[in-house]
Amino acid sequence: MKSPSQPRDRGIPEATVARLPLYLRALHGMAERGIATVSSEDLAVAAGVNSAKLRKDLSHLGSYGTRGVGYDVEYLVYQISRELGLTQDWAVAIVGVGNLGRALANYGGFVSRGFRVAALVDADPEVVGDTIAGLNVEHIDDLEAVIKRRGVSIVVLATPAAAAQEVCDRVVAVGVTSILNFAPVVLSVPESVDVRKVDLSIELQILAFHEQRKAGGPLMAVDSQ
Amino acid sequence: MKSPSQPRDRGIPEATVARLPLYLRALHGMAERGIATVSSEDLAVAAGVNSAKLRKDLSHLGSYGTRGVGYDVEYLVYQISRELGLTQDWAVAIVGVGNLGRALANYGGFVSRGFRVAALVDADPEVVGDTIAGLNVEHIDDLEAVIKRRGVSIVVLATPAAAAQEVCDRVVAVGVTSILNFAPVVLSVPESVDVRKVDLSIELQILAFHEQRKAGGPLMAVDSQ
DNA sequence: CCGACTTTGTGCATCGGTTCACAAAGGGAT
DNA sequence: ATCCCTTTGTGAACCGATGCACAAAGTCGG
Repeated sequence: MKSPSQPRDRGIPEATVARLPLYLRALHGMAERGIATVSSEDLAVAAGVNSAKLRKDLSHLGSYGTRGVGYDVEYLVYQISRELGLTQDWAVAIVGVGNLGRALANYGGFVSRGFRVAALVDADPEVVGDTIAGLNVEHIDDLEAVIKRRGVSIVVLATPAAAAQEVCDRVVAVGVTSILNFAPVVLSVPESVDVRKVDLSIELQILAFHEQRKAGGPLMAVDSQ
Repeated sequence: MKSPSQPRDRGIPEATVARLPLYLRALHGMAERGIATVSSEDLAVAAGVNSAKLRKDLSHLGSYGTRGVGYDVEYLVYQISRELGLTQDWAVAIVGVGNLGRALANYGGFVSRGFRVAALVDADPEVVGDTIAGLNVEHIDDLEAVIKRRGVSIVVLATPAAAAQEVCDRVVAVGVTSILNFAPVVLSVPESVDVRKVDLSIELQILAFHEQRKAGGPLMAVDSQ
């Protein structure tokens, strides 16, 4: 019942998807330095992964390498970009223009790869109307209208924790299915909506755990040898 | 009566460590709402995970639940905090006080759980000497001195990509072994140093991949090549 | 004190992902 | 054209994480 028209396997493992942007960045750097072809070994080192893993990852996209030679940098950049959907233009809205939202609006890494900050939204009347990173901050009451008017398909939540779920519900109601959440809450969304979470304090806590272990805590029975 | 399972298995799976902060946050919320005990089912829902997974995760810390009842919220908060090393005070330095570094310095989530921003460092003479979030911004030339003086054990890198590796090398040289890196580069560090990476543009790219797939559906036409 | 009920802790099957190791494929030299 | 050298692409073993399902352990009402 499935359409066999696709030459490539469309079931790319999640772990692979998460690494493709890494390869892409390394490849961009190489392209800028005028490198035309690269071996899996060199690219793996540049991306900080094992070369067998890299080859298996790329094999999920298709057979784009040349044995005995390696991969054509430009071509691979194109293929990965296309696979990730970066050949199209994504309109992103940032909701919550506090310190973090502001930083995100100004973050160069967004625009650089197919993403465009298309709207800034906040609830604070003090901030609404300000121009940040060349964009006018709009009022949260107009959230739905702004999303539709600007064709926003990805929403970045940088609101306080207490407001995140409500904003989330509203953007989901107008059809947004991709959300990047910086608020420290577990969002509840329909199955069809994709939420990714970035939590700064969780990362620190994980570091603290390992740091504590290294340091050898007071009540700790270290099993080293 | 607590069971004599104090120094429980110290080999806690990485995946479990990554979820403990999530449980901790949910538990804090419950403690604030006056909830005394919680079942694995309820806590799992609050943390957005499967209850069997939660029980297995907690079992790695010890046997802290009571069958037929659940877990004592306060006690579990304490146990997880201790395991993560949050019962001690961690001095964090933020290097790079651009938009992102500023946002991090003001981010409440840091201080709230055992972390203390102990120093801000930047290379820009325009910024050095400013007071941000109650802290004086110090010059990058004094990096090593500041780290030693303030007892910094975790460094947050919020510098431009080009500067990250050099700063990293310097902090590693004075003994820092835990780094949270926001710069879009692969840092090379000795085996003993722990680096965690947060990359905003990578998260967006992963979202774009799934969004593209949703939008296109199984019969999406993709041109040849 | 007992028996019904609740919920934990875990053995086990399973799954996705990683790594190894090598045959197959291609380029370049002669 | 043929041989040698390099590097890809992948089968297969391995490893850690997940989720099911249930016995064990404990509570509570009567």
